[in-house]
Amino acid sequence: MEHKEQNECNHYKGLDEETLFMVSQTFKALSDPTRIRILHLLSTRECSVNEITGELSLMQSTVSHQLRFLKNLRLVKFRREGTSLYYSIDDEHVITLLNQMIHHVNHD
Amino acid sequence: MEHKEQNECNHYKGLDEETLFMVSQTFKALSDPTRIRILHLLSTRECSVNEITGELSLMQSTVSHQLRFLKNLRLVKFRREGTSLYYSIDDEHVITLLNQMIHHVNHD
DNA sequence: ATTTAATATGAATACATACTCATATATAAA
DNA sequence: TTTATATATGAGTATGTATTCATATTAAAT
Repeated sequence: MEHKEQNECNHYKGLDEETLFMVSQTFKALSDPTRIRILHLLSTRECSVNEITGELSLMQSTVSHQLRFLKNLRLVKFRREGTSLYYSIDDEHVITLLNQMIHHVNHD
Repeated sequence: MEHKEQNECNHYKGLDEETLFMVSQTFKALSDPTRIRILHLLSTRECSVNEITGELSLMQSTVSHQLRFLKNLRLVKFRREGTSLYYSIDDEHVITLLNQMIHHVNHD
């Protein structure tokens, strides 16, 4: 009970390749100020591309490129309404992680 | 109670510059496979640079460079023991976020 | 004082990425 | 069908970053 020789062979089991890739990709999505601003805005309400562009003072092209990035990772989704595309959050869990990080850097 | 005209002027209040910077920087630390592997290893036990290098099959120089990155963000700390430097986690909250993300990408 | 072992650092390089511009696509209205 | 509006996309560019190599620093041991 008090000695651990029986469990000596105790080498570290790393993360598998696929997990490592998805984790790093998803954190990468959260590592850019522009994408953070877009996600944070969408976490308050659904927005069209134009609304995001206006609210955050970004180029329309920049917003479209970043939304494609976020859509590929299934972090956001969209619906069409006339000629406008309304984007919204598609992964609430990741938004929770973002909010936890925002809270973390502001306190402690 | 049922109409909201009184609170019409409802524009979105974005994140301040400093928060945005720290959040993006911290997520950036978590967005690289090598740094994730190092942090994940350190979350299981304190390690010297040599141990990290051996366990993860990385170049010593690579490990040192990444540890400096993580140390600047105060994600890890170290203590000296002879000529070895033992690194360990200095921000358990960020490790919690990392573990949540690992769990997230493996399930849902 | 030399030597050895552990770690850190600077420079060079190869690669990734964010933005902008110009243009294409798509839907709706006239 | 033409026009207008909204969004997407490809190319170009500038900047950032991860790794490696060579070398410097540091502490311990002889």
